[in-house]
Amino acid sequence: MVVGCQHMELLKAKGLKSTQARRDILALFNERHTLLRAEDIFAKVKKKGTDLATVYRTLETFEEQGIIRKVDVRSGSDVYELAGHHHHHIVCTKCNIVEGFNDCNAEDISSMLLKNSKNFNVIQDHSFEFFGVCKSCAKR
Amino acid sequence: MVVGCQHMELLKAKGLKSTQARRDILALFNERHTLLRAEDIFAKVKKKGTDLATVYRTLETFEEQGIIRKVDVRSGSDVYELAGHHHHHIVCTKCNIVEGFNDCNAEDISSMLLKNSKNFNVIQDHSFEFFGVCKSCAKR
DNA sequence: ATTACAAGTGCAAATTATTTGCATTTAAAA
DNA sequence: TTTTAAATGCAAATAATTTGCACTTGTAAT
Repeated sequence: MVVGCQHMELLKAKGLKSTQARRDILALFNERHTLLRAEDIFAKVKKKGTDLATVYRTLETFEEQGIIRKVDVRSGSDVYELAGHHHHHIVCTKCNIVEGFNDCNAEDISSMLLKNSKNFNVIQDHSFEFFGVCKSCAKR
Repeated sequence: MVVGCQHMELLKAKGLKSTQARRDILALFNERHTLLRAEDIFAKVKKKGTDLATVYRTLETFEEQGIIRKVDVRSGSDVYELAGHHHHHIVCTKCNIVEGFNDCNAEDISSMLLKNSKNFNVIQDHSFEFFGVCKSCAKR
């Protein structure tokens, strides 16, 4: 499966120069559909000479362009995933394994919220994350 | 309204020594029912000689004891609120003003999740935060 | 009350995560 | 090709949090 071209298309569409680092990082998010931290990405791209600062700058740019989004999973460092699809997670509080899901009733709740809120009339986004203990960790 | 004694009771009940810093920090969380960062707390207690490191250690201890909980609101630093009541938030992405709410259908969703999940059979907790633009910020 | 000792604290230094300044390189438009 | 704004590497700076250690203090037992 050749995806390199798709990556270049996306970058061009967003008005971003197609560089090695950006293509690699985009590829990583597409291969592994998991949550990634700057350090995880750096571990994969440093052999090609990409700097950690570039990883951070790329994550910032991608987030601004709506290519990726930050996920609140109570981890020490910022964690990202591909954006564009509605998605939430259950995170194991012992081993941090993550499972995704997308069925949530956020629309119902947010319309109710807006009805009752005295400060807000626009909701852009939400984060809905569950925390639990996964089956393997539960066996100990 | 005298609450000092209540604070001492709670600390004793949790097996924690009743110290100046702990009483002050507990009082802060009880007065202001808002989200607090270590720095916010430090600003209030440093005049009494309490160190920032102690603030961090106290927050950790209180969280372990279930007195406070960490809230995921995409802020640079960790943010806490009193625990013990089910609570979620809408945060303004411009000015960070926060409004609370507690009505969410998390039980429905979590039971559905557990039914479908291959990795999890225990859910302990969840975080459900909305992000939007508040009315004052919307006027600009 | 006094004592004893673990628990708690202040202070400074160490870590970790992230950001920034600047000189150099490079993708892509002309 | 040439041009140039955008992107990068490197090193240093900043921000948030944690830790080691010697000193202090709350509290349980005397």
